[in-house]
Amino acid sequence: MNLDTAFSALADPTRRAILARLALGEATVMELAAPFEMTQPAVSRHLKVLEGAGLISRRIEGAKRPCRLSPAGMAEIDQWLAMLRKALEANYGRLDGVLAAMTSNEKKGTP
Amino acid sequence: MNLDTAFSALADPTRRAILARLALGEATVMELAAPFEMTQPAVSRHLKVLEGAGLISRRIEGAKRPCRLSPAGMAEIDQWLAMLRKALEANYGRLDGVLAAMTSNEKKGTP
DNA sequence: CAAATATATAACAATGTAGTTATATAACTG
DNA sequence: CAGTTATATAACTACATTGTTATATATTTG
Repeated sequence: MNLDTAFSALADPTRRAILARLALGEATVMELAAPFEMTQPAVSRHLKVLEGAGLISRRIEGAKRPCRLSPAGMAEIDQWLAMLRKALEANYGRLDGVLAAMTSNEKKGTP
Repeated sequence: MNLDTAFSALADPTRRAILARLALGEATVMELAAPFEMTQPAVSRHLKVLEGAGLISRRIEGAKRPCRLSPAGMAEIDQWLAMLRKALEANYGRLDGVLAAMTSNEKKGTP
């Protein structure tokens, strides 16, 4: 539903690192925070952003909130990127033709 | 080379719209700016961001700078996302397995 | 129950981003 | 050459983001 949120969630290296960690399996907030030189509240907020983007989900387990990857955000992203990917593939399918045209079409100098 | 740049380039709706337009084919700055209620300098800067992210490239054609999609940025993004996708598929591969087991258990009756 | 643990939230400072207007530069046009 | 067109850049404003510290809340534990 919200590509802005999803892509901007991925734009932060800390959040990508968190996702990479979660790719190995579920982890609690403290476990996720450990590798970073960053306070726990900062990590908590990154998790909130990731959750808002549908990239992770959390469950409640006593005082802990284990996080795991969630497919929703990725689905959205993949869907949008598919369109671009298709366009690029189409362009590069035509690349042979384009290059041939450019070569035979040479113009006079760039300034 | 820079995932931060690539993902945050995609995080803006104007930039995604520009990419969607470019998926239909090359366009000049003015052509790209036309559909938006936004000044030309603003669009110029969005294009700079997209170029910096390796998502578009520009050539010089007289006073015009036609833009087109470039595969570099996408490649980077795809590569990173592949890792997440794989993790998600692994998780959901397991889920499918569980569901399949449940379904076939209804038929075969077991655990 | 009191202390410790796990996490969330609020308030704030520093920095980044996206838009604006004004202006510069290069190329086309009459 | 003078004017218009196409694009870029600079200076500035408004708002968002990321991190910090301090503090709140719920849960586990001795």
